[in-house]
Amino acid sequence: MNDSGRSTGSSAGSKRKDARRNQQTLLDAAAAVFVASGVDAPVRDIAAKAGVGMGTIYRHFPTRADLVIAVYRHQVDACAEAGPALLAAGPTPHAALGRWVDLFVDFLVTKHGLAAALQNDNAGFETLHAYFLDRLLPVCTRLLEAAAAAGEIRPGLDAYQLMRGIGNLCIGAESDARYDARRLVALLVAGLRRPD
Amino acid sequence: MNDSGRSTGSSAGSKRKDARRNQQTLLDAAAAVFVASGVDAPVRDIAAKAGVGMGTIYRHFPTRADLVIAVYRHQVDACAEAGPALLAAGPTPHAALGRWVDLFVDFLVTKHGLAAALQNDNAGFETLHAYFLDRLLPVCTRLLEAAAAAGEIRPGLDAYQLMRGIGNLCIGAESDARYDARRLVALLVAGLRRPD
DNA sequence: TCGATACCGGAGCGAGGTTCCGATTCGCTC
DNA sequence: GAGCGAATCGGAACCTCGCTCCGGTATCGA
Repeated sequence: MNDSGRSTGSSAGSKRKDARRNQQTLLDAAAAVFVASGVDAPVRDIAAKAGVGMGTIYRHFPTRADLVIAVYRHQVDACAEAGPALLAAGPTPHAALGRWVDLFVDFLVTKHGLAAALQNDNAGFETLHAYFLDRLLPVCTRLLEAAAAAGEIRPGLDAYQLMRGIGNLCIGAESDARYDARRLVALLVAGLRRPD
Repeated sequence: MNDSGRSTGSSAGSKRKDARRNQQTLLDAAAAVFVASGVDAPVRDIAAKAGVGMGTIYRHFPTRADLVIAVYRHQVDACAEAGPALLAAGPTPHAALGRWVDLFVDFLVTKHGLAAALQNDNAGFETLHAYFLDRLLPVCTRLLEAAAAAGEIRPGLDAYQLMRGIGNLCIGAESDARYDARRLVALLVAGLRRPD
């Protein structure tokens, strides 16, 4: 299924054993450092944690986005796959959309700085943006279309804007106890509902 | 009016003529550079544009936030003062809130990177955050309370969260044609309305 | 005019991202 | 098992940027 493989390092193409081992080591180290210091932790720290040089990290993951994608690929995929399932299971499309959005928000909020990185237009992050879009936009579009077909929501808001808005609302949610991103996203989705 | 002067440089305390002149030059240069390159343009660029050294810029504006505040102070004040006026003029508190939010969004969206800087927890920006909060939170609180008293909105969302959410939604709005922050903010405010 | 004081300007330090290249290790072949 | 070419490793080096520090200088008051 979906081998929409970008240049995200390589999973099977690696010939040499040490290269593959190092790639895994790097993924583990990156995951640990991301949890501890956020997704924009210094590259040096990740390299140090993995016990490799910086050349190694940049060879395996040319941009920081590639590393982030590799670390979170499974979770993003899970979120993407949950969409159709929710749509099939939920009572109404709008309910399914709401539940899917919750999933997405939970994912973003628990990753330090991920939401911020997603909107960051700094060089190297647009690949991350693109990956999320590639993977999740179709899912969101289907949910949105189903809800629109059921007449539950106001028309005219495409999935891109919705996802972008959700991503934005999640920025900084993990470092500010006074701010509840879930609440605001729920309000946004509520606002999407047809007043009728 | 309102000499709630923080450490935002000084407006009248400067004794020496050249100091005052440089301060104004810096404000003009900063405004120009902010428009061209966003509020997080390199300090060196601003100094160069103003034709002064970097020591000068840091003496007048110890942190970047002080500079940003000084540049936008008038507009923030105008926004703050518009709140009560709208509340008095509008047909309903919720309408006034909506119009005030539009004002705020317009302000944020037209300043490159301002919204992002506001949520940035990097050192030096929390003063900016604090200034906006000091100035606008009371206004927003009053609008929200009036709307709540009129029974127009769901209870339980404080002004801080609303403003933060709006600020977040505005991030990156100026550099992405596919994204319409005004629309999403409107949806959020709509979601705030009591379903009844 | 003259001294004290505040101000000016840029060299310099530290942090972080990214590149580059010599040394090393691996996998394959004979 | 030894040799060889190529891929990989590692970190030194370079760049950008924020911020500080201090010698030189202009300004104000007496």
